[in-house]
Formats: sequence, C-alpha cells, structure tokens
Amino acid sequence: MVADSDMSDSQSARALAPRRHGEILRRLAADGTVSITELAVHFDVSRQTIRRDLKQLADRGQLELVHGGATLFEPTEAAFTERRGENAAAKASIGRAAAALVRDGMVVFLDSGTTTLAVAHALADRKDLTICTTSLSIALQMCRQPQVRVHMLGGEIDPAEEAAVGIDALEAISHFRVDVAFLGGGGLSPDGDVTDFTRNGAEQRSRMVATAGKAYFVLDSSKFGRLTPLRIPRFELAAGVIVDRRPQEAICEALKRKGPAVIVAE
Amino acid sequence: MVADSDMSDSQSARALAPRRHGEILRRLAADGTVSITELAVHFDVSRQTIRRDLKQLADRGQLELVHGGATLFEPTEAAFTERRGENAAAKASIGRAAAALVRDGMVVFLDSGTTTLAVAHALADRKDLTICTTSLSIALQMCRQPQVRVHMLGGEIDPAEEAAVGIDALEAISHFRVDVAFLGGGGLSPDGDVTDFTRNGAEQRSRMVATAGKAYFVLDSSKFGRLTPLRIPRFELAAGVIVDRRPQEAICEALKRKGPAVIVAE
DNA sequence: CCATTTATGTTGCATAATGTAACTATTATT
DNA sequence: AATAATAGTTACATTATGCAACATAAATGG
Repeated sequence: MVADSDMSDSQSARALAPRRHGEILRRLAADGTVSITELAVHFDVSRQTIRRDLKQLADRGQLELVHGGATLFEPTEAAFTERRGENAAAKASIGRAAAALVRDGMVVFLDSGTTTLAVAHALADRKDLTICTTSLSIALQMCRQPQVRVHMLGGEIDPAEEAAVGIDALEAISHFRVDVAFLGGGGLSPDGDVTDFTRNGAEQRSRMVATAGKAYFVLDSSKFGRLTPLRIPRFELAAGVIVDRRPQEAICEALKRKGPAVIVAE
Repeated sequence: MVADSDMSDSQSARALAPRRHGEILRRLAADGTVSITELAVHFDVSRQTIRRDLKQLADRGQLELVHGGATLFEPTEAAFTERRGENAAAKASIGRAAAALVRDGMVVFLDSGTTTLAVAHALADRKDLTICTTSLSIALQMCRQPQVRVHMLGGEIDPAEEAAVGIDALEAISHFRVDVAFLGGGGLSPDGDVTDFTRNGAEQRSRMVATAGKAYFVLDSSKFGRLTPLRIPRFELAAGVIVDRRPQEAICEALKRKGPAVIVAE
C-alpha cells in the first residue's frame, strides 16, 4: 500500500520563499534592479508570487518597489547603474568570460572601473572567494555576498573612479598574494599596449601585473585604438586581454609578440 | 522475514535521526536553506518526520523554521539595511549637531554605523573637508561631493558594518592627523562607558579617541543603558557624547565625572 | 512474554502560499 | 491624444504545508 497523502507529493520541490528572497536580494545587489517578469521566469512561479515576495522585502526595507520590479533605494547604486548603460552587453559578456577563469577558493583582485564591475557581477553567486579591490562599489556589493571575504585596499579616493588610489593603495597591494587579477585600462593602443590616464593608475596596475599569479586586462571594444598618455609598465607580463570582440589585426599581432593572449568573450 | 537490522540499505536512505540531523545542518550551512519536501525525498522518510527533526533543531537554536523548510537565522543579514530606518529622525538631529562642530578645512574621521552616516549626510554641502572613514557607504557618498577629499581606511570588510575592520584599518588610523572624529558605539552603559560588540571595534575606536584632536561619540537614545561586552579603552579622553535626548541622570553624572561632555542635539 | 518507550507513518482539517482570471492603471508607441 | 502593451489589483480557487491526534512498528526493559 502506498502512502501518498503526505509523503511523496508529486511535486518537484518548488523553491522556498526564503530561497527566492535570498536570490532576489543577491541579484539586486549585483544589478541594482530586478524585474518581476524575469524573476517569475527564473523561479518558474507566477508573477503574482514574485510581487508578493517583493512586497515583503519592501516592507522589511530591503528594496524599493518600482513599476515592473524593484531597485535598491541607495543613492550609491543608482548612479552606478546609470553610468553602466553604455556597452552594457559587451561588458557583461567580458564579465562572464573573466569569471570563467576563476575557481572557487581563489583570491581575486578587481580593479576599479565599470568593466571590472561586470566581472564582479559575474562572480556574484560564487562561493568561498576572497576579493581584493580598490573600488568602493565593488567592495560594497561583494561584501553582501555570503561566503565571500572582501579586502578593501584603502587610500585616497579618486572621485572619478570612486576607488582608492595613491600611495596607500599602492602599498597595500604588496601585502596580498592574489591568484588572479582583473584590471581595467584607459585604452588599447594601436601598437598593443594598454595605457592609462594617470600616473598613479598606471603604476598601480603595473604592480598588480607583476604581483598577481595571473593578470588579465578587461577592455571593451570602445577602448580599441584609443590613446591615453601613460603606458602601463610591465604590461607584457599579463596573462591576457579579455575583450568583447576581436581587435584590429595589427593590435592582435602586436599583443601576440609581446606575450599576453587575446581572449574574445562569448 | 527479512534480516534488516544490519542490512545497510541504500546508502543515505533511512538514516538514523542524528544522521539526518547532521546532514540537515550540513546542507543548511551550504545552501542557507533546506526544504522539507526535498529532505523527505532525500532521506525517504515522511514529511512529518522531517518536520519533527527540524522542530528539534529549532528548539536547540540551530536553525529557524520557515514555511516549507528552514533557514539559518542570520543576525547580520538584513541588520544594516533594517537598522537604517530605525530612529531616523533622532539620527538626523544628531548628525546636524555633530556637523555644527565641524569647520571648513578640517580633517574629519567618520566611523562606520548608521548614526555616523547621518553625520556624513549633515556634512553634505560643506566645502574643503578631508574625510577619513572605514565605512564603504560613507566613502562612496562623500567622494561624490565636490571639494571634499576622502581617505578610505582599508582592510578586511565586515559585512555587517559594511566597513573595514582588522589590522589594516587599525594601522591606517595611525597615519592620520585628524581634527575631529565622530565615533559610533554599541551601547552607553549605566556607569557611563561607551561599549562595543567586538574587540576589533573597541580597539579601533580607542585608538581614534587617543589620536584625534577631539573625539565625539554619536549615540542615539536606543543605546542608552544597553550593555555590550567590550568597554572602549581610553573612552574618557573623548571630548563628548552627542545624543538625541538626555540620558538617565546616573549616566550623565558618571559621564561628567569621567570627563566627556554630554551634548543633546536640537 | 508483556508493558513501555521511542521513532515514525497516517489521517483529517486548519492555515498559508501560490495560481488564475477579470479588471484597472501605467507606460510606451503611433 | 488614441492605442496597444505591460504591469498592478483584487478576489477567489487551488494546492502545499502545518499541526494534532492517533496508529504502527520496532526497540527496551522488566
């Protein structure tokens, strides 16, 4: 005789409400916004259910409802999402490609910048990572992830980058042993150099290239051929350059000669 | 008919209660949630049994029951985001009182916490300030202000505070000469001590009290009489305690004896 | 052997969560 | 401004879960 009234209800484990809540908040922390329709599809529940979830979270003050979804009500993240608009798809794909190079348990350095931020997003549901960063936004977002340790490299904050620069940050870098570093850059010059806007930035990235087990530059295609004043010293020690589409042939060849691999996302 | 007492039936199926408990807790630690239906299937026992298991574990304080399963109860989870809402008016008035003590050109240290965040808000339109802070949110906010320099004290990020703690932050403090520091605290004990939750926090604040030209503790009235485990050493060197209403007479007198002034906002 | 305890299964009903549908409001498009 | 498309609301149906009471079966102890 089979027992069926209470036992094995033929039902494939609908997610628990707290599970949904957890993931909703994680997505929110990562992206700044969530959409009801997307979430409903993702969890395979009705939109009404998601609405009820969001209502609860909103009542607890964890998010703010907006038409079609919810946002963080932190002014901090808002500005962020705005800036991110350009090339968002390209950056997201670079982020995924970069995240594929990271295994659980690693120590990861994330530079400041919107492209490295995309890497942080792509690492959102990883477990057991240690993140080192100079970026305030990245630190704030990643520290909300469970099972992720975050080290903020301190120093004077550059308002344009919203990240620490200067001597303190430079020095702090040397304290860490990082497995893999993802660095931004101002441009990818026609002769295959990654260049930067400021002396401090270039020096900081240079040190990280030299220190990290593997260093990758993440650069979206808007940077191709762009010239900024400072070459990043020792750039050729980097393991690779992650881009959203293949750069001009001349650049590729120059890179090949120097050493770093060209990794085209997606 | 069958010998079954020794018959190791299909691996995890039909485990003893303590075995189930062990695995339940392991799963909980890994995923943050467990579902009754899933566990019942996994152990091949009835849902009622799992419910009884969870009830026991909940009675022992090892998890928190929710509809359909259980979660680990996270005191930190929403702590920061929730706390922000509480006592907002009181904190704002404390913020204004604190800001009144700051003159343009000063070097100001802002501790982590929601009350110090209110101080940051109150300083929003000041010119020519230098802000030092361990708080990610404060750094992010203040660096968007024109004519404000921000120094972020780096270190490991405590997710509950969303601020740097630990040895790096401690050390970084000593590099600065600050005119005025605004510090948070866990509680204001009946005998007029400001106390803290963690050793690191207490030490960090203690150093700041000793280092800063003037140090003020900002405490909303919910902290009055509250006991937290660690006294902040050298607290009596602080210039004052800024509160939103006058504390109990005993506390006021104890404070007077020790030295710090009591400043009631508004 | 029986009585007792302990763990588990079963059942029925109360409660809570989710789904559905009809209708209204908002946003986007022309 | 009119329209279509998308999202929000409300009310109610459906399903899943919680709970308590009782049933069953093995273990325990005399």
